[in-house]
Amino acid sequence: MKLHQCPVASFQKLISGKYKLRIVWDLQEGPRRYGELRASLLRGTVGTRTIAPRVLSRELKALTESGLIVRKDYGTVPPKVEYRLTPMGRSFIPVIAAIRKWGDRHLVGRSVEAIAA
Amino acid sequence: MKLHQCPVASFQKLISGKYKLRIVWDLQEGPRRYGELRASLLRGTVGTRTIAPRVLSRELKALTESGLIVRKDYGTVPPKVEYRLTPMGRSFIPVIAAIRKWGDRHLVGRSVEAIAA
DNA sequence: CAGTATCCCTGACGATACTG
DNA sequence: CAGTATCGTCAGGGATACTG
Repeated sequence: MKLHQCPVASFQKLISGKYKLRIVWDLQEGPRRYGELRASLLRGTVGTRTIAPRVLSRELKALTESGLIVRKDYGTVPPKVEYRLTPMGRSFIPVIAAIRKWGDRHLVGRSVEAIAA
Repeated sequence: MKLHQCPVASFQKLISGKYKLRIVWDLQEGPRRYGELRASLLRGTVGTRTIAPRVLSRELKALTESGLIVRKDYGTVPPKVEYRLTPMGRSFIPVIAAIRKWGDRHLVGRSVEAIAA
């Protein structure tokens, strides 16, 4: 399947999903294990108290297939798996930084109603 | 309803939907009418040949309520309605520009399979 | 520990018909 | 022209149980 010519549409497909942007952002600090990512994603998330493992697993797989992250399986028992950014993933960090900076200025602390008003 | 502390999550809510980012981007050139936006969105979209008016209408309403655009109804017959960016919407343009720039470098022209490989 | 399997439900989106 | 009304489909996501 060909991607759209429009880079924005491609971008949207790439990061579609609830956690993908935050996963990439979290990984900039270094490799993280599956459980560490889940815990990190839970902190700072208001609505949900648990992340369905099915969902996180799917998003990690998609990010891997997109080439933004790599999965390293240590093949041990009990299992240990680490995820880390690829160079392409690292190149994406400034984009997320721009998003965060804008969001901090214009979104955070405001309620939806306040924005609408 | 309070927004998440996380600016990324807020951002995702704000631009969730197929056309919102492209609408804002298109409006940087100046005010656009409903039909002009629809036509512009169709060009450069691969899969779809028509945009359900219900969908476009909903996204425009959401963008308006978010404070990124304003709706100006001329109150004439036949109806004429223009959408334009608010200052907040204009401040968002550089973010989209960053997304586009990154997408041009890393996404455009590649197939999904090529990225996966 | 790092997932997979199963079920369900909501909401995004498409298509079409219609209206002020 | 700029939408609204109605209908249907499907993927995203939550919850829970289970496994190598």
